[in-house]
Amino acid sequence: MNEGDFTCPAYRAIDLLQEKWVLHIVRTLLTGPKGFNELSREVGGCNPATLAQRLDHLEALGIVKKTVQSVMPPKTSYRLTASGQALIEVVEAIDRWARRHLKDPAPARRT
Amino acid sequence: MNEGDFTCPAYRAIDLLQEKWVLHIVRTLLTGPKGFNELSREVGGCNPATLAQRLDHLEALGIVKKTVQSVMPPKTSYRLTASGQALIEVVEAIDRWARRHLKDPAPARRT
DNA sequence: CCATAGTAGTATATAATGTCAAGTGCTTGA
DNA sequence: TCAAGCACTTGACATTATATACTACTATGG
Repeated sequence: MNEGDFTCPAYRAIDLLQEKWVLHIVRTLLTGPKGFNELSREVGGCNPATLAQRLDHLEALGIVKKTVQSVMPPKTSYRLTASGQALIEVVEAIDRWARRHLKDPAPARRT
Repeated sequence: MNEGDFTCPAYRAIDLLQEKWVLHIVRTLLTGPKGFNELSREVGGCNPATLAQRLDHLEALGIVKKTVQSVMPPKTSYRLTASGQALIEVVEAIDRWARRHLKDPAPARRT
């Protein structure tokens, strides 16, 4: 299947970060802890099934921490762990690159 | 469908970079120009159909430049443009993060 | 001369993945 | 009482990626 170099940390990191929505989720959580629907709205466009799966994955990797505040009127909180917070450097690098090189390859018309 | 903030450069950059194989391709091309099969081997695991599609996309975005050196004994060369080279900062940020936070959650040893 | 391997891809069928729409159980507010 | 919010789950459907084989051509070796 994939014969990529999994002994290389960067290779594995890329594999992780290129999963759909992961970077959007991390970027959104960098602004603070959020509940499920709140996160869903701010990420924009990710459906609950995918979001739940991604959050599970990120939690398993120790990037996100899930806290259940109350069970009955459901209240959950997703926050970044220290590892997750450290991704701010990646997000900022992307942001800097975007500002400089991604002028506006705009999709033909603006809404 | 996606209600993400496309007026935000970072949002668009993330959308772009999270496409499967894109970061792997860029990272590989940072080590110098490569031919199609050569790139395919070094990226590891990406099949030709996907690779061709990604390269088309990256070329359309001005991140990669394709040069056909000879037609008959086919020889092509893919290289990063200035914009593409600038992504080294993103790749290095990922690399730094990976070294610090992605110890070795590698489950599968090898085949 | 013919098989093998290398170049850059394309074709097609199938597997994996993501999305849509709706639904669950429960509470609060009107 | 009824709509709306919370945090998800489920199942059908669509999109996307994959494996595998193949095109067309050259160059090398037996």
